[in-house]
Amino acid sequence: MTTPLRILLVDDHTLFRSGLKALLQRQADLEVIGEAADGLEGVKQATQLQPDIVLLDLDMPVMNGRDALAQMLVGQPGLAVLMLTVSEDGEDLAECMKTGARGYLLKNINADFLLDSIRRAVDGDSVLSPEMTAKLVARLRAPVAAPRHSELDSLTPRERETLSHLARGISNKEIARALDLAESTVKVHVQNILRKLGISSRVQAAVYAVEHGLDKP
Amino acid sequence: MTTPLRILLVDDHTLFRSGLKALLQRQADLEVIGEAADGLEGVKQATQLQPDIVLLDLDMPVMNGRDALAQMLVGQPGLAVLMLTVSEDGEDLAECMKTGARGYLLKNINADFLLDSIRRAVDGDSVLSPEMTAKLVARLRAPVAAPRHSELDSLTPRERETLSHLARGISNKEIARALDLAESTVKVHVQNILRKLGISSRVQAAVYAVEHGLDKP
DNA sequence: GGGGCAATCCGCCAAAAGGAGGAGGCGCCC
DNA sequence: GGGCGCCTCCTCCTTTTGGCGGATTGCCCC
Repeated sequence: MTTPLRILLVDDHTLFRSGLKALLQRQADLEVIGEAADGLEGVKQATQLQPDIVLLDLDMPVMNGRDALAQMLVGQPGLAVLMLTVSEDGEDLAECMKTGARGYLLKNINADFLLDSIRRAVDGDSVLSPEMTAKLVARLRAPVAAPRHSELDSLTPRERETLSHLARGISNKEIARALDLAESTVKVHVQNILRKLGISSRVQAAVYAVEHGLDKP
Repeated sequence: MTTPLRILLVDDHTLFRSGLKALLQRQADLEVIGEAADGLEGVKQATQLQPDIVLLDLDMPVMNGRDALAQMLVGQPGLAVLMLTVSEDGEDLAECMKTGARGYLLKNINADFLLDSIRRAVDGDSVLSPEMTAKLVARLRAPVAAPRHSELDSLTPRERETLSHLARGISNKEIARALDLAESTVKVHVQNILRKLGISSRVQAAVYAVEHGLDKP
């Protein structure tokens, strides 16, 4: 038999780590070689111990799991990292998987599923909690379905409308015609948009609009 | 106990259907209520029989599985459809899931996984063959796999470079500084870009650049 | 009933962009 | 060698933006 899989646990709940460790140690082919209680410590341990796989919580003090994940991967690009979290947020999921997590598991999974996932992840497979698959598919359907709260919120309805037209590349005069306004009013709106978005040209405003899906509303 | 789940099988391989049917009928909570050997027949059966779930092959004569899936869903938007195919193509996967398939399973899965998937799919979960999860994640990472041949090709290298800077929202003068050119030269490039792309303002050029991934090359 | 905010307009000004023309140099290909 | 495309730069001109200032109206909320 080959050497056991060397596992690093990163989670700020001591009891959870203890239980998990006991569970994993019962498997002949698994070995917990280290533990960390926050993201920063986790990154350090990952570098020193060179584990085969990391089980990583999201919500932690000092450094959260997302940042820790990114840090670990710059140091060890091929490292298998399984997110193990309570967050069912599709945003968290997408971020972690984009960053390069090998999997995203909810803490409500049963032991067999976890053990299976660990082995599969080390083999290179991507694994997801069943509940999260649908969320990933949803992202596929609307890749830029960014309902994030942004500076966009600070724009008034009229400003958003103006920006939307601006993004089509038309002049203030034409926007004025489209919105049935004086050109001077449009210029005021554009000024406010630039100020609120912290930018300095209508071109940047247009790019912003496109990137936030405001170009074809 | 509740009534069994009513299943429709759609696959052009008779033997495969027979075997699958035998397998499913062994389960007390499952019942195969219909079979079809091509997509068109499958859509017809789905309409008539109103099954709880459809197992649908991709590669079929007369009408392929993708089109059949779309057809079924216009008629019965909430219908659970599990793709059951040999295609490991990420494109097929993405298309089907975007269209609204409840899952995408490879035919190499074992019986337990299939049975479990059927029950989960009917419950509203999305299910994927383990191998396909990674492909879905890959799509998340690069939503626009840039298969473009476009007017972009008609731009000269210098024009593309200019456009790339333009898309950052900076002035001609600044572009000139960045490219170590006279502002007048930049203006010529911009003119050529507008003409070649068939547009009339730098804002439209910037939007075009962003939409074609030329903003951060 | 006053304060805040969105929305609408004005004017003025400097800077930037758009549009037209011409012109020289360079490399490539027939 | 001549033609062609690309890159470079120029002038002259009009239009558009960006960036001030200020003003009025209407609405909501406390």
